[in-house]
Amino acid sequence: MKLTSKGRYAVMALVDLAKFNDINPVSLRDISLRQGISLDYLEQIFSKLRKKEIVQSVRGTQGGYVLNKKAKEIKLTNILDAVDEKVKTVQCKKELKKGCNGKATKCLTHNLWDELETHINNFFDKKSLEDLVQDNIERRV
Amino acid sequence: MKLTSKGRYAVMALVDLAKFNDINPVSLRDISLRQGISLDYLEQIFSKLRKKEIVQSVRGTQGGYVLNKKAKEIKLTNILDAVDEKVKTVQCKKELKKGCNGKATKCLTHNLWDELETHINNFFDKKSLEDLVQDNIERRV
DNA sequence: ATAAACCCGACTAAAATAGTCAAGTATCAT
DNA sequence: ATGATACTTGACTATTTTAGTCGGGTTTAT
Ligand code: FES
Ligand code: FES
Repeated sequence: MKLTSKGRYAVMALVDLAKFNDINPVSLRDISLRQGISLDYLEQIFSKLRKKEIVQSVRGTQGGYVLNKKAKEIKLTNILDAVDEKVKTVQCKKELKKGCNGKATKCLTHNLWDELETHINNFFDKKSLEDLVQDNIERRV
Repeated sequence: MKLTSKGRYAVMALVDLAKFNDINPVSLRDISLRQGISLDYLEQIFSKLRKKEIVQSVRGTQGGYVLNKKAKEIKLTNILDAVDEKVKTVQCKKELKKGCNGKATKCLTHNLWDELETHINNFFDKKSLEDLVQDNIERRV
């Protein structure tokens, strides 16, 4: 079970963005330099974040990205969903009655993975971008 | 974030095994048939489980595998560790002071992923094989 | 003896990941 | 106006991981 860089970068970049958000649009170039993430990769990531209305873009010189909602309203869930990093513990289609390997019934452990998924999503639903920025400021002091 | 089939299979197979454990050694062929998992793949998985002393093997005809500890004492953590499915939320070396991308300091989100890892491991530490077998019997009734 | 089972290592196809690259378009500062 | 800055889009690619397969063993009950 691992978290991919795409998801980690998305959150990292948004925390960075959120810190400067009130002043000016933040360019990906700046985030790239500060966080050490490839600019081209960041562009892919922000394209997804924009489509899911988590950020807004400002084109042209002095442009960049700004948050599209209040940091408090952006949950980890929203960010990870946007970049296709949803938690996935089973491979069977949930809505279908079929099991893992095309069997007629759900397998012995289906229920367990469902519980796990809920457990992890609870964590993601609770944490907002605001929390993360806050944590960060506190730690610095 | 996803769980791989290897991890899912390992747990599935052990739940199956645990149900028959008291009577006779259970052959992988049987597990393979009942659970619809490739026999060759199961062999790889059980080789790891044996090395981590979660199961014991009985060779020869009528052989198979038996649990090496009580079902109550085998936690999900132990199973997933054995098959190299540990939770991994960061890519930076934890013990080192260095950050994600070789930076001198830990990144903005390091602490968050640490929390997440703990959160998930709590779940894995709590659930024992016995719990899973029990859940299963209850559901059948 | 022979068949059932475990044991071991090497191999591989397919998918996912973590990017790179090229060619745009919009907008601001001067 | 014109350049520079920055977003936009889509295609491409190397590497790694996953989910197996395959071929040959060795052990042991019957
Ligand atoms: S995990 Fe859903 S049927 Fe196995
Ligand atoms: S996750 Fe550890 S430094 Fe980024």
